[in-house]
Amino acid sequence: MTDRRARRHEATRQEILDAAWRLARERGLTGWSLREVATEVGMRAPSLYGYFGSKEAIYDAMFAEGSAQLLARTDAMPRPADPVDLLRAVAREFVDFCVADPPRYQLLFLRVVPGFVPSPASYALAEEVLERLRGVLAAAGVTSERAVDLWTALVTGLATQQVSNDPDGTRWTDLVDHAVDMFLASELATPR
Amino acid sequence: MTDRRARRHEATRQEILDAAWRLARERGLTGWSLREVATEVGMRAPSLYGYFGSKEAIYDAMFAEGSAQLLARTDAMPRPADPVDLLRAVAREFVDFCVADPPRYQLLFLRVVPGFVPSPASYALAEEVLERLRGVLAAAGVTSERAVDLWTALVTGLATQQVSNDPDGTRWTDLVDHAVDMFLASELATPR
DNA sequence: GTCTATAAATGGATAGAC
DNA sequence: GTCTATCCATTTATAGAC
Repeated sequence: MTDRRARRHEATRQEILDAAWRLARERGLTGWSLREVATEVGMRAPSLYGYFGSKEAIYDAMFAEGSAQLLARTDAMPRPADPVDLLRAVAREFVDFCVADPPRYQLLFLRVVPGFVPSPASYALAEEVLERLRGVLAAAGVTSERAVDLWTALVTGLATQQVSNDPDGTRWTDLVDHAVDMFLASELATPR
Repeated sequence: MTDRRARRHEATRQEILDAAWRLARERGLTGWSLREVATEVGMRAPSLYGYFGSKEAIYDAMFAEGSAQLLARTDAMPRPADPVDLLRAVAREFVDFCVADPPRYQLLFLRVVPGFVPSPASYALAEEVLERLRGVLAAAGVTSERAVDLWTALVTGLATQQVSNDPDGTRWTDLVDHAVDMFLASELATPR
């Protein structure tokens, strides 16, 4: 039975995570402290330990939440019937997702927090994202592991450049459709 | 006149930079302190201020040094006569450069150190890298700004994936030639 | 040029009262 | 469940002696 106590606990946990995300967006993924998070939610630092066992545990929950958000966003997407159109849409969705929240992107896809390694449970969510991507690519006729790797390099590269070199513009996001065409022309030209 | 004093000063400066790089490689780009750098070179932390005005100044010198290394490496490269072979070689060189030193890659190409912005002088070196790349691409018949942007997305994407997801393997570096072929097939097919 | 001393703050984390 | 108090370490940086 999920009683009020448990629900309240969960709500506070979420408040803490939200505060951590907010600070990460303001000052960088690694630019915040437990003290600041606590202040943000109207607590003192030690109280956070009733909800998370360590700062790493907060990063881990953020990692899981970010992966879940990507999964949810992909699921909620309008899905064109044509597999190639779908692939194009998935690429746009992914890059937009990254650009919308740079620290989230850094946490999920760059290894940038010293010492942080996602827990198996959190990593499983990231694996699930990749699994679905494999399905979408396969539907469009792209099945080789090398092609999947090339795809991830391509879309993360567009996201990286956009976030790092033109955070407020669209210089690289504007290239997504063109990049997908390039990719498909190459990968579908030489099946087998 | 460059006397002994000035040369000695420069040598110590370099020792400090080397120590900072070493620590960055061991514990992550942001995972080291001035105290540790000082210990590494046999000093106490305050003495570093005779060589660098702040920790940011050390990051800035590292940024400049990293850019200079990439420039030097590109210059020292064997240069195939065929422009397309040259482009292929440049791509391999770039990805190898990134993979050889992940923190250096993160410092130069990802905005990952909270608050750090390279000085104009250091950034000019990074611009010079891009300028030379433009020349190499132009020689191969790739001139549009969009194509240059797509190129940087492609090679940084390969580097990002290699460094973040297979740091000790060659899963993405093995794709460099294939990626260049894909890029050229697309960009040279539709000139003008 | 390097040191000690110290500022002034901040870090993550724990013990134990309420 | 949240607090105060505190640990113990560490942070970047400056002042001033040697």
